[in-house]
Amino acid sequence: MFMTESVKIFCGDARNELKKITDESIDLIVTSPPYADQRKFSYGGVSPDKYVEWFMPVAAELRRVLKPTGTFVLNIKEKVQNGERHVYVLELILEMRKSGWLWTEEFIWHKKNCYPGKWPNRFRDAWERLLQFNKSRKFNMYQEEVMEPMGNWAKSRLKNLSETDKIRDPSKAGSGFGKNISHWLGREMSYPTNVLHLATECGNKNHSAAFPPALPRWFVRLFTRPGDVVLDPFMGSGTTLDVALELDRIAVGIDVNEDYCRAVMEKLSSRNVGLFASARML
Amino acid sequence: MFMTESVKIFCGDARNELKKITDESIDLIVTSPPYADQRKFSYGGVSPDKYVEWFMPVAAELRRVLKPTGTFVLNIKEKVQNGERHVYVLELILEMRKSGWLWTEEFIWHKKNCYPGKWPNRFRDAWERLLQFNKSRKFNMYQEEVMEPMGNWAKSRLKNLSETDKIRDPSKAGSGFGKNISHWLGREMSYPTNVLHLATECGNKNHSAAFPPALPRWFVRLFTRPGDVVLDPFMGSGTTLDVALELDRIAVGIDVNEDYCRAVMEKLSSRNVGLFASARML
DNA sequence: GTTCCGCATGAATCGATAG
DNA sequence: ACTATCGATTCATGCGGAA
Repeated sequence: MFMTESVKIFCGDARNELKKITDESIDLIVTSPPYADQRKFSYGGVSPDKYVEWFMPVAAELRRVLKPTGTFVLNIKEKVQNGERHVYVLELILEMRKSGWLWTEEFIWHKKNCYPGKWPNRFRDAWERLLQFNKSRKFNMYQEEVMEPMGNWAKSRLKNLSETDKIRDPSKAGSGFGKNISHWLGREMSYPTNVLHLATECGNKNHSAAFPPALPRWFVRLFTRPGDVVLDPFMGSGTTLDVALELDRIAVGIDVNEDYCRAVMEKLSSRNVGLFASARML
Repeated sequence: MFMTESVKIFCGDARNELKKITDESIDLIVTSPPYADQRKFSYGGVSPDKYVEWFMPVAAELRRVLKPTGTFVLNIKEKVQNGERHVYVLELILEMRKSGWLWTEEFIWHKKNCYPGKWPNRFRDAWERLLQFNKSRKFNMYQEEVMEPMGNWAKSRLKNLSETDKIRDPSKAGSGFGKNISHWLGREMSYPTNVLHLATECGNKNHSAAFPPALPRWFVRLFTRPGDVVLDPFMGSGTTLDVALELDRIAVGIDVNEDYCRAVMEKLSSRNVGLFASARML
């Protein structure tokens, strides 16, 4: 049996660890960096006012390691400060463009079951930004991989289904964005839009997963082929890496937290693939 | 019978006509200005690169006429140029903050039926921004007015929903927009989120509206009381004014296009309320 | 009266063609 | 090379006519 090195984990600060990665060797970057003033426990917290300054060196390294045909997907949402939405995400987009990134698209992640709560001056926040950046206007995109079952087709077929089937909870349907009943019905599909409907997964209490697996899975399928290389420079609980391996991609992860690194190594080792980890962890 | 003057229409350029409106006399501004390079026929088109420069004088006047407790809701979406999302909307937010506006919130309008099309490098655009700006951190907000029925309600009303909703997103189907909320009193209600699901109304009108009535209706209910004053400085087909009158608010509209002004006057006059129009129209 | 089916209609975007 | 115009692509919705 021939086994390639399918996982690499670097344990350390992304700004340093990224330097160990070869130029133009990554096909897709999907990450959810520590939000400003969030996750203080594991990352030390970055103040909103210095967020751009903190992130730009990372963005520069990410641009270096990304292939010209590659894509960078950044999951982020600005926090509320003094009753206002902070503008560091807007400023970050402008700065990244100035440094050469193309801001190709902004997807919306609609969180179907968002965090509960009530405030006198605002409603619950049920969406996050998924910013797509590229190095070039010609990038790889495999749209057929994320097609969804189509409305009209459902119309003609639904008549023969029972009421319970119609209102069946789509979250039980497994992969995809909660609408994938294409397995048991026809094959008429349509292309998705730039709004992604996806429930957050709240059951996991060990590690606070930044996003549910279906989110990176969608982008891995859309922007890479099997054998391509997927990087998450703030891997956290390793959702992106896990999904990449599941789809036969090569996974590279970075995290400053050693406990996270070890936990991810342990989880991924069960996938029985070649695994490399930085010296600090061993 | 006591009849007040319930509608005012100014026919002319917003930058000039706004000067005729008294300081701090408006409770809510809801508008969808002509997007960059769009609607050239009726508005002459504004180039993306000059959009901020064009809009800022309007924003300044809007800030002057708004009450300290009032709210400004701006519906806008950046266009694609050279394969990138243009950044004029981001720059506009930053500029408005510099001029004193508070950027309180960004709502997402999810357009369930967005424009069709297929391209090698992007999906269909299915959302627009609804930017909430305020003059002060203390503004009027009546959250109970936009509560939605939850849970089994959707189930019992499934037969009235589109087949696409059933198959794709049964849990969120029919979020209650445009429904008579009082009709559902007694059911379990919940507060909405900052994501609004709403289809555009395309075919059925003579003059196509920028947004469906349910959109301004939601904000009028949320941010004003009966008798308050609602302004749309780019009224177009007058959807905002119509909805404001329907809810017993006072409506003020501005549009540079005389045909639109006349059509709105005609439509609103059937509501049998006091009506004022600028001299140019008479 | 219902339900069903066909049809027109969009704040779009890309690539090719023309000046 | 750089801008302006045009055709092709595509799908949820509501309307009207038909069964």
